[in-house]
Amino acid sequence: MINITLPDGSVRQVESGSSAMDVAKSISEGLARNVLSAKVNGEIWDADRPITSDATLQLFTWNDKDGKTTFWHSSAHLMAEALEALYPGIKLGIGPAIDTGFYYDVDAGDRVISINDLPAIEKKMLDLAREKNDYVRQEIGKADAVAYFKEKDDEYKLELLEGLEDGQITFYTQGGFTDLCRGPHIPNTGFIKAVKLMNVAGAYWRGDEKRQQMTRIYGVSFPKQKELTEYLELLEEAKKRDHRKLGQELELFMFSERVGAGLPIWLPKGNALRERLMNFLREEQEKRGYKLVTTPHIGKKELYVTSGHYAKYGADSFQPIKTPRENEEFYLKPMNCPHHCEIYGNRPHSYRDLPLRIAEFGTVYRYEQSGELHGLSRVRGFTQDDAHIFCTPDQVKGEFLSVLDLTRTVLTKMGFAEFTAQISLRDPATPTKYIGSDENWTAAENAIIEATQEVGLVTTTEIGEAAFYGPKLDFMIKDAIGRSWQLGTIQVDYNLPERFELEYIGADNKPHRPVMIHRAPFGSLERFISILIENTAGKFPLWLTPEQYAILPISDKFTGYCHEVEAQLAAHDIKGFIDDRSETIGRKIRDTELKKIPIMLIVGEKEAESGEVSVRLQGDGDKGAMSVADFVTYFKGLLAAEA
RNA sequence: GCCAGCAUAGCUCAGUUGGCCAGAGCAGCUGAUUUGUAAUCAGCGGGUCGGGGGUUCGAAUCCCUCUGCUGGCUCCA
Repeated sequence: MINITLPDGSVRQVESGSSAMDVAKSISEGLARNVLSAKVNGEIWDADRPITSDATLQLFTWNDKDGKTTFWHSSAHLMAEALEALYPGIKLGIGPAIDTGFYYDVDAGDRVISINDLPAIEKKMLDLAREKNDYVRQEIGKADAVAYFKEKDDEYKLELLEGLEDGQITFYTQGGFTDLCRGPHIPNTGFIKAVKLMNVAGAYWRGDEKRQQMTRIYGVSFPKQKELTEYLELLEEAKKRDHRKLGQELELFMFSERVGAGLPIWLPKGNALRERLMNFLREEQEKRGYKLVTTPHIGKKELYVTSGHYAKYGADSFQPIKTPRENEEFYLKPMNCPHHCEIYGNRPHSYRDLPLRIAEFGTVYRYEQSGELHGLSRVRGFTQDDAHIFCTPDQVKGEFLSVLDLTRTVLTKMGFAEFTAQISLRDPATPTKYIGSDENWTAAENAIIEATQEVGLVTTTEIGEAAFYGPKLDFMIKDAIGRSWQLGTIQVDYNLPERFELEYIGADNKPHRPVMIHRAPFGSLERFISILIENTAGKFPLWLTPEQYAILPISDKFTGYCHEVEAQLAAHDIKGFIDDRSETIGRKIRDTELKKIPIMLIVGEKEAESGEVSVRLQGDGDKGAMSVADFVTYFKGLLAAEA
């Protein structure tokens, strides 16, 4: 008998050679039916693999992330089996589970697998799933494994085998398909009840663009048909919220082939939104001691040689602009920090001046590969909510606290109540990768950790993810339909102050190197607004929306009164317009609703006589008539409720 | 940049295997209507079918190429 310790601390005695599945059965039949894999002594195992010594055991079902991973990985094998059946001789690369499903990289030779072929593959997968074939684990010697794939003439698997040690190689077989695989897998293919292959894409073998391009087939699968249906509905919902679609419909921004790909053009309404956003940020930053600056959109090559960006990115940037006579080279600025370093260096600084916080809504230009461009989230020209803080090493923590406070204030106001962050630290194993003194790094890393703890921010920590010039913190938010987005960052930088030879005179009357902190809580306005559009589905909060109200006259007899109302509202900084078209009121309401304008003020004979407006809220119907003065109060109440 | 796919009126889309003057709805314009809480009616205009080249008696439809877009890959100061 062996002792199995469950996560709740309870211990079960079972016969040696029992599997996780056997233990599950001893708990309940229902549980056993749902077990997909298990963690045995910290390793993820097949649920039916025999356990032969005392062990800790955690069972995974569909509700566990690890359970899903196992399920999807097994689905990838099922897809490979279907592909072998439909495309004899097809060669297989790797087929892992990913966050939302799985993929398999395949080399179909001369045959092209396109999106039109996916339904047939899906059907084959479901046929094979119904056979309820067990996934069978087999330990195999390296020589035998190599022989197997030589026979199959699959050079990809052979290459993978090269990297594996003899004695640690396992094969998994289900039905007529055998694959090199570490496992684990679900008990049998019958668990897979619903499959949807999403798309195909090119992917380089081992992510190396110099190597063979394979066809990657993406799919997702579920243990119940209903879950697939729900997943597809979520995708539909995401499609409805797509910022590219809403941006066009709400006339926020556009792109032009003639202006160039990846260069967003802000239309009046989108620009109004942007301005409101910037004004809000400006105020919040001013409260926290930032000084706003404006710097040019280009800078001489020497600037970027000094900063080091030329050496690293020069060849992959927009190529330089040259002056016609002198042939001087200028680059479009890809970031604002070198300009800001020059501002710092403009005059000597005392430790008493610090921290110096220089902020700019700086528009930068970066060459992104054409295939990478995507709406507002990935562009070639964008405006950062950038700032650089120059401070002494012992001010780093205080500055982090201040930036965290700013970020929290701002995100809360935008309707993102919850945000998390990733702390990226250096890898102690490779100290030579990093610039800056060891004690500065340690101090900065501790400052970040302490600051996030003090404000109760939920964080994950990644060792080795720091930039060579300093540790950093990245913000993450979750949107209304549960998707995670990465926003801006705070990065400590020991490199640029060094390169620009920035100094301050300390209390000891000696020169010292300041620490530089880059921070952009949103990252870029473009990307942030894309997230905001998708989060709100285009229904922006009242304080931010470009058009807060529409006045809808019942007939054009009342347009004079409408203009009076408009003027009164403008005096209170309430912005909107009059729909004076010769249309029925029903039509005007419908059009206004579709434009997602939050407030409709309906004005007819009654209102014109009594000096009132009838208020209707978007998506919420008639709120009754009130005087214009009362409406202003009502409006301010709505604004206050948002804060 | 690479792989797969897409590009028809301002928008959303129809246009069988190449074959009469390329269509619809919405939007727009003109006129009528003066309207009470999600679409008033009528008429009209609008497209070198993304650009260029080719095959063909004939191309929106087939081929090449460029541009842009979509989904991935690679990259991201």
